[in-house]
Amino acid sequence: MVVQELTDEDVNRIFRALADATRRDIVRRTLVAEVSVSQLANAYDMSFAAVQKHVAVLEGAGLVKKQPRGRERMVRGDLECIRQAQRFLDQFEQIWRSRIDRIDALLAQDETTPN
Amino acid sequence: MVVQELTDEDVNRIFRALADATRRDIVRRTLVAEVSVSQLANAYDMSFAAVQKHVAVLEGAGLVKKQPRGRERMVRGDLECIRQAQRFLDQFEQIWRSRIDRIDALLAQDETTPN
DNA sequence: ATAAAGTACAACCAAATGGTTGTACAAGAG
DNA sequence: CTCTTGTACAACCATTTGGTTGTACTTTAT
Repeated sequence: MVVQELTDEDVNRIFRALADATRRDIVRRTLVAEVSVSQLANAYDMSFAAVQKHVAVLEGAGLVKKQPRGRERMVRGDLECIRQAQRFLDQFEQIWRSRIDRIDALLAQDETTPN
Repeated sequence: MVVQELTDEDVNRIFRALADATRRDIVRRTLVAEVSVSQLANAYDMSFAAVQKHVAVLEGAGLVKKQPRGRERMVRGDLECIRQAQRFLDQFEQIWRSRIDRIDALLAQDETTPN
């Protein structure tokens, strides 16, 4: 398993890619099953090229993989990338928790050293 | 506790806000302790107004709350908003899992109805 | 062989983003 | 009261984003 450390730019790309409803929907669809770009294009009220660009953004972020099959490109969602995003958000939780721990430590200190 | 359902636009704003390294750093700092906007501004190599805008983006997404204290505005990170983002990403995990379940069901069916 | 389907890619455009400077004003310090 | 600090906000600018149309190329279908 590749547990590659994410650079700031990697994280930027992942969150930016997720900051669009169409792209999030593409991720959902392609997590359920492999879908070709043209199938995706049929699902939305925009040009093929626009959908193609959305897929490119997702692929650039690693949220989706594209694989040729005959003349079409099959797109599948990459759950591992989503999990990386989750782990990233977990860091915030940890940071917050460490603050609470420090506050607790202060309170404990107050109790052991009253006045 | 307000378990308000997030609209697409809400989710857009949250992820968009997280798609910038400076803003993520602001969230980290303000999760650790309340920090004034000018204190934040001193931490980065950009103008006060730029940092002010970043804080505004974070506030608009709900990732941060701003509260007046005298002449300064104290900023604190909102962990609950981050948890909402995490829960949102969890949906993808669930969707993916449901696909696996369906595949398992098909395999089970094949076993019970051979040929 | 020709037509149609699926894709890639470039050029273009409007709107949003991320930065700047400048001005104005409220709150605290001297 | 005056000066400084902290903030708000507008105007401006370059770049990015999210869409479009158009052209070209490969693969499949007829």
